[in-house]
Amino acid sequence: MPVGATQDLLKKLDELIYVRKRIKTGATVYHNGNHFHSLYAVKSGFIKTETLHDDGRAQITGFYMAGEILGFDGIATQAHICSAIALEDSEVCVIPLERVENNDNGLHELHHHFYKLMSREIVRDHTIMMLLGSMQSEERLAAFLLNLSLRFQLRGYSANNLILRMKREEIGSYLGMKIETVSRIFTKFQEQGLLEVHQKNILILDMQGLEKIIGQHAANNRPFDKN
Amino acid sequence: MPVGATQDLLKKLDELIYVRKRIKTGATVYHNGNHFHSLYAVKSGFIKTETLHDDGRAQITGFYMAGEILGFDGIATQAHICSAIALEDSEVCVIPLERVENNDNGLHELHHHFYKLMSREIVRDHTIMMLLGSMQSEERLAAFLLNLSLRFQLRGYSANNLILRMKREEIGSYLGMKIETVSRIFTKFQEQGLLEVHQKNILILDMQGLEKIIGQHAANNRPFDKN
DNA sequence: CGGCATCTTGAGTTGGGTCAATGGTCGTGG
DNA sequence: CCACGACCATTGACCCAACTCAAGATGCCG
Repeated sequence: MPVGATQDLLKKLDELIYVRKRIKTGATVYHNGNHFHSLYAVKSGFIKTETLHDDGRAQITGFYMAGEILGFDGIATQAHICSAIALEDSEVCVIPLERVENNDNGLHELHHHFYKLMSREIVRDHTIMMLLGSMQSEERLAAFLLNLSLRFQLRGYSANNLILRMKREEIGSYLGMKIETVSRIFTKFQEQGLLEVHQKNILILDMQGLEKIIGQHAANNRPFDKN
Repeated sequence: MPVGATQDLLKKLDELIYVRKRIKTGATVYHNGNHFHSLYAVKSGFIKTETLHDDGRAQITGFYMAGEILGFDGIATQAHICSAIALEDSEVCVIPLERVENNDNGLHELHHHFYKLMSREIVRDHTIMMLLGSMQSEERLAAFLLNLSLRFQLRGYSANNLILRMKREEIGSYLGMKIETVSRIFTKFQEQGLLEVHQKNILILDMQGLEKIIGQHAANNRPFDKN
């Protein structure tokens, strides 16, 4: 895409932004069941989304940080099917979907951009499905830490020194395991010299070591590898 | 939405369809890594999508039947990150995304429609994440059967008499469990009088019973239920 | 300093995985 | 039409990763 087009796109995106909103720790951006009207771009802070099942069970479906967009779940039924809750004081930009849809001045790039964003969300979800469906706990936590590391790095923070915004219980919910298991694996990784753990402060000592954790169980688990 | 608009939308959708394509059992609609250009609407048949992890592990991320659209994963990077494979002889309509994006004649409903479709896919993925992350095997299989039943019913087939198009191994991959576990649970459900199982032919005898299976484990598993 | 939430650790249990054998079903070719 | 082989599904016995329950430890905030 030529630079000019990108500039236009960014300008157009800016115009779409209705208003900024501050969200205090623990407050919701939107709530399960709320009528849908807007998407939200995280400006700063850290936000989790969690779906509630009828029977009271909850599952965290994502953690969002600066530059990421949440709320796509609401478009289908015009109501949000999950709640978005700030894990620290955050700021979001409100993007009314109507403005995106009714954008009319020949800038097809805008639609392309949003299709791309939604596609990225779908790809991300598929990654989590693979994680939950075919990896063991240690692999899941390793993958989770590496993913966080990458995202922090992309935002100019240290790739090695992570400050987790969520508690163990929330990591567990996201990764499909119990809080005790999360805790034990942190301890194990620390004993193996992969990490140094101080509460929510994680120092990655051996990035390759973490990467090797993922896939270590793969040999036993290849459903369709018949070649 | 007024009827007129819906008619226009349908007409416009028809125009978008580039060509129909027959896919034989076992053949791919698109393959992991293929360059992305189009979405595919299932016209008839049954199609699975599966992602491959670097280490050789595979995870089935969805089963698609008539009226459902696949391929959204490819938009983000212009390359498909999963493979779509027909489980029986199928027919798909090819929908080049460019035609959707460049649709220019004031029909904002078309974009809205595609946003909605993608949102639905995201919601569906979140449901699977909840399933994989916080349900036990019996609950997962029950939820899976009920979901299939509903989808068959919506297409005019029997809600009670399901003909599974996928094999046990594929159900297992989708639901994050081993083939032996799938088999054992089918047997158990049958012993409980919930189902009658003959190979790929499943007769649901007790729909409410199946629904009760889901959530039976919930009491022990409410991470954020503090009220 | 006390009270509360969160995290860690231990001991015991279990759901589902692993391994291995058997049983069905279907398509093919004699 | 039957026999064979390939593939798929079921079942049993055993095992282990992760869960449950319970007790402490740690840190945080008023």
